Amino acid sequence: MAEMRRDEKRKFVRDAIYAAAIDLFADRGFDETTVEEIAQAAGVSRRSFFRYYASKDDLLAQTAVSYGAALRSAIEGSPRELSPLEVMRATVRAGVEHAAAPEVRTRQVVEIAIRSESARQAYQSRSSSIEDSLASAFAARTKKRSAVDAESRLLAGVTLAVLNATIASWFAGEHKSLPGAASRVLQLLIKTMDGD
Amino acid sequence: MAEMRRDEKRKFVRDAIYAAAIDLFADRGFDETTVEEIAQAAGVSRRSFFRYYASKDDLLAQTAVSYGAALRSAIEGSPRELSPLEVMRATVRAGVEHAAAPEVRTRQVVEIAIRSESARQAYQSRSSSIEDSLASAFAARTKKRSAVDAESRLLAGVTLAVLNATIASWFAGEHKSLPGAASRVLQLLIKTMDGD
DNA sequence: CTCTATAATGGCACTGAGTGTCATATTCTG
DNA sequence: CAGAATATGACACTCAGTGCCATTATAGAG
Repeated sequence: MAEMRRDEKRKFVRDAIYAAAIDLFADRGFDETTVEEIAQAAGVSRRSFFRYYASKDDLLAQTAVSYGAALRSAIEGSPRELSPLEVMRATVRAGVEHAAAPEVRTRQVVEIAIRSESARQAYQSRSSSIEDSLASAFAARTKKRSAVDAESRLLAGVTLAVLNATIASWFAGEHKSLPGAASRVLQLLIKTMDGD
Repeated sequence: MAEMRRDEKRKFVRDAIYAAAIDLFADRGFDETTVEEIAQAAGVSRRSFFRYYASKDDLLAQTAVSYGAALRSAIEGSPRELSPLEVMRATVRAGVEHAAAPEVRTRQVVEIAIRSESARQAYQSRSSSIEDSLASAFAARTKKRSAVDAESRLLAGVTLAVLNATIASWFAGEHKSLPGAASRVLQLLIKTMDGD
């Protein structure tokens, strides 16, 4: 730790705080863990904790934010010629891949969110800004003047609804793999919007 | 106030606190308003405020909860023979009617939520439990054993996505009436899920 | 290598949210 | 009217979050 550049050390400490927090949350629960304890487990002062994360909630919110960033990239990276529905498919696929990455600790985070109401709220606290972000990404590739309108907002909302249902279904054990759950949910979506 | 039964007075005080809070939020902003001020404006002590609302956030959360209850009723009250898509339509219609009722103060609440990030979070803090509630209502009318599965979760999520897009579109001025915005968004949804 | 500007840290004090407790007052029930 | 149940206000406490300052460590110029 002594032979590190400033930015390296900063990332190192930030990751250490995050890891310590998730472990404590998973262990004794979100509400039962104080900032003081997280700071201590990560080897920093309580005051310094707030120099890395704006709040205790922010720890979980950041998890959601990186998830949202992955989704946004997928939308932006989609070939121009794809239809909105195809972009949605690609975005759902990207979301599932993100959630499946081990360093994301999806299972642990879902468990923390299920055990504590406030943890779930913390995780979802950025959901509207994430939705806004996806909506503007959809608008940017479809609309001429990139104006966020009802269609882009709808696409963003439905995409997130599909991913939520996918992860819930996977966590509930209805599917063993995330991609499998995703295909199933997408299939349900199209069927429902058809005749019936 | 002296000649009131217990439960009447309780409702009266609760409504007074709510009204005072929304006015203060709309006036000086959500974050700039303290519980002390709300309590004072409503004529109760700070301690008593917490006997009516669990938190400052709870004020806005309750707004969302009654909205969710209206949606749930619509799902439960739908005739058995309706297809999922038709139930969704009926639910969206009910949601729009709820939002249009004057005592709900939809415009004021949307403005408060737009001005303050924490206000928006407070309003949406119950969104996952509302979504759960709608999912179980969908499951109850469709499934044999009322088990919440991927399809009911998807229906709940898409219904809320449609309503979010509807209210945003209406607030942005794309439509003068809420029902008009709702039809448009539903039309977009079906078109998108078709070929393209 | 040294000196200096900059950034990171810890400690302290403060505001505000939220909770437990108790003594008092008001309302309901018989 | 008397006793039980409930509502209230006051006080004290924990914890989240923030501003401020003194100290230490690092980066980069000379």
